[in-house]
Amino acid sequence: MTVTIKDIARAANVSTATVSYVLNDTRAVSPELATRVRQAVAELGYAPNAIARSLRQARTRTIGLVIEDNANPFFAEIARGVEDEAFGRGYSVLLCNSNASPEREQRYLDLLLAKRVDGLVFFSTTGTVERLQPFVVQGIPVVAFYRDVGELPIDSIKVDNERIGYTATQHLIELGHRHIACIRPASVSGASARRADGYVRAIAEANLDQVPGLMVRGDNLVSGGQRATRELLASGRSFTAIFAGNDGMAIGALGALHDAGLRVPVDVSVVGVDDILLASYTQPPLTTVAQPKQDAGCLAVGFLIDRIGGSDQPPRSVVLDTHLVVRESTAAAKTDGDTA
Amino acid sequence: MTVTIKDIARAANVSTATVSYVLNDTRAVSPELATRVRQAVAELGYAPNAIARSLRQARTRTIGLVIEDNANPFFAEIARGVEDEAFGRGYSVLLCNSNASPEREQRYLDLLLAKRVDGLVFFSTTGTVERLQPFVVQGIPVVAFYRDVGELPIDSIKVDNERIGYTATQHLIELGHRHIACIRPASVSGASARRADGYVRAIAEANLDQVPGLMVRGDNLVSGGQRATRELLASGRSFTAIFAGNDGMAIGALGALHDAGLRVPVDVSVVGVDDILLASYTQPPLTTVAQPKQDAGCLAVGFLIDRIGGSDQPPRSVVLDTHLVVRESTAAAKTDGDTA
DNA sequence: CTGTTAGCGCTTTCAA
DNA sequence: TTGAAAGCGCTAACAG
Repeated sequence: MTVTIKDIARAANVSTATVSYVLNDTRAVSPELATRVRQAVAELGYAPNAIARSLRQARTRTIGLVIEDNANPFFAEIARGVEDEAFGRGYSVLLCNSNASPEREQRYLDLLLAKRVDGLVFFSTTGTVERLQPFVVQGIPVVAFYRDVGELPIDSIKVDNERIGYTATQHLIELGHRHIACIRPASVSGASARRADGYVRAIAEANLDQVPGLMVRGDNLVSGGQRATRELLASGRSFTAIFAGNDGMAIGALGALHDAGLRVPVDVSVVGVDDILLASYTQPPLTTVAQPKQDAGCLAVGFLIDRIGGSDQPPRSVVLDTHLVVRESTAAAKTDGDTA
Repeated sequence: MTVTIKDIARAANVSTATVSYVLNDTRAVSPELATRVRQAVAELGYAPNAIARSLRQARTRTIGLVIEDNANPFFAEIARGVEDEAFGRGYSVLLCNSNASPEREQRYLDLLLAKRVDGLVFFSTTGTVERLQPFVVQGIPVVAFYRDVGELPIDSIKVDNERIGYTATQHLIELGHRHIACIRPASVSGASARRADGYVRAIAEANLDQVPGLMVRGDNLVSGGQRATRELLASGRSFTAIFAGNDGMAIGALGALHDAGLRVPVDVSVVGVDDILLASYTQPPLTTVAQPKQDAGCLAVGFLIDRIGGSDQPPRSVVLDTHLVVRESTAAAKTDGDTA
């Protein structure tokens, strides 16, 4: 049915070994034979079987990418970086959405192990990285994002979430805001919760009142930011600024504020985190704490391929640069008191 | 090094065949042996090698997804649908961004062919589908999106782009707009260009003036919509509404209009196409012509798996439902004349 | 109910 | 410079 290396060998009247050597340019072959082989390949429309190749070489030139949801702009941009770098280096990527479900995440990990990926870029949804043990055992390189890898000898890429929260809140404080709300992610697990810690520290350092009711939970999505903001508004507590744990929730906040007849930034300032592509196009353009996303994806793949290539240095842990991007959703607090 | 089925067989004191049968539940095995096998599997931490399996079975349980750019929300949502459905049916997906480059697209097609995917979901960037021939020859099912597949016996999923353009424009006309601009995609290739045709037809049927200068080119991105709108504004031509060929460009238009001090929809109405997730959260929420995206992805995978399963019915061509979603970016034209 | 074994398509050692 | 052949890990006849 499908044409194999044997067919080519027969047609070109050479051994299968020679065909392989010609195709992969892995041993000197006389021009005549090479020509005959290439001709046969063209005539028969031969397409090499990467599966057989992988079995033999014990290497698939495929990496796994486990994220929460590729439709989330944040992950989408990271995925883009991963795919791009992988492609450039001759690897393809298996897209795995864990959908924030530990079971689904586990099923994907098992799958990737079975499919013998050469490496793994991993965003944990459980918060733990223990399930990576089998990869370590098999010697499959892993780069873990945003997680403490503990004893596990794997590379990791992180951001300083506490610092992010602090930076964002500090920015608002410098603008003169004294009543700052915080929409924090619902998940209690490490990573994003620490953004709220940074918020708390900034508030404390500025000797502002810690108003418990001003810290509400979102769910990382636009709708969650919207809901949380309505809650805040309904609570009757006054505030002139909102720090949202990510851009999605910040965009939701923008919408809810607008619906409530409040102007951003005149009445309320809003700052987000991530700097997703859309942040510059919201109304008004969103002030946010940017973190590299596509670059982070590239970096991860670079790490992976280093190790696939045999690099045996000790585990690296990179902390990504983050910086405040001031756009138009934040402004000086009005001096005549709170509006909301 | 890595533990294979042989190791399990030895440890459980059975044949490799029995191990295989137990693991795949593909032949009755006595409880005792089955238990011994499972125990050995657990003890040795055996992970089946899907590569070997694929080679033997000539089936990879992997499908290829070729799109332009997974960071584009439109494609992201489709990819989500594809991944989700595939996962649910036991398939994994190789993510391939053609990056709108014909060369890159071709390289990915070759790769997918070599990696022996069981099926392919394909968004062509070249506009042609001829390069799918090898898949057809190999009997690998393909679902082509938004393209005329000509003689090729493959399934296709489309939308009526002319109708989309007509619907959007008609909506504006019904609101009393008489001077309607159109931001059309830069690509001349079939698909999206037809949206402009629908615009032209609606204008013609309403006996409105066809003003050449009111049709400008964007590039499908937010920045393109922004640029195009500025152009429109700078041209000095009057218009009270904009039909943008997709939501990205519509969002760009929203931004540019705001920057110019124009209010949407009071001064200018804007309508987009696609209904990406963010469309409901723009300021104001965007009126748009929706097309199913995640569902389209599911559908495509369904088609694929039908054929992988051996279904041999004639090629199907589905036209997706599209419908106008009226939000707040469109309103009745002011009767006192044009603003812009 | 169980085992033996051929062979999927390729790469690569070994020998010529 | 070339070829023969082993074997990657698994499945599925086939035989018992």
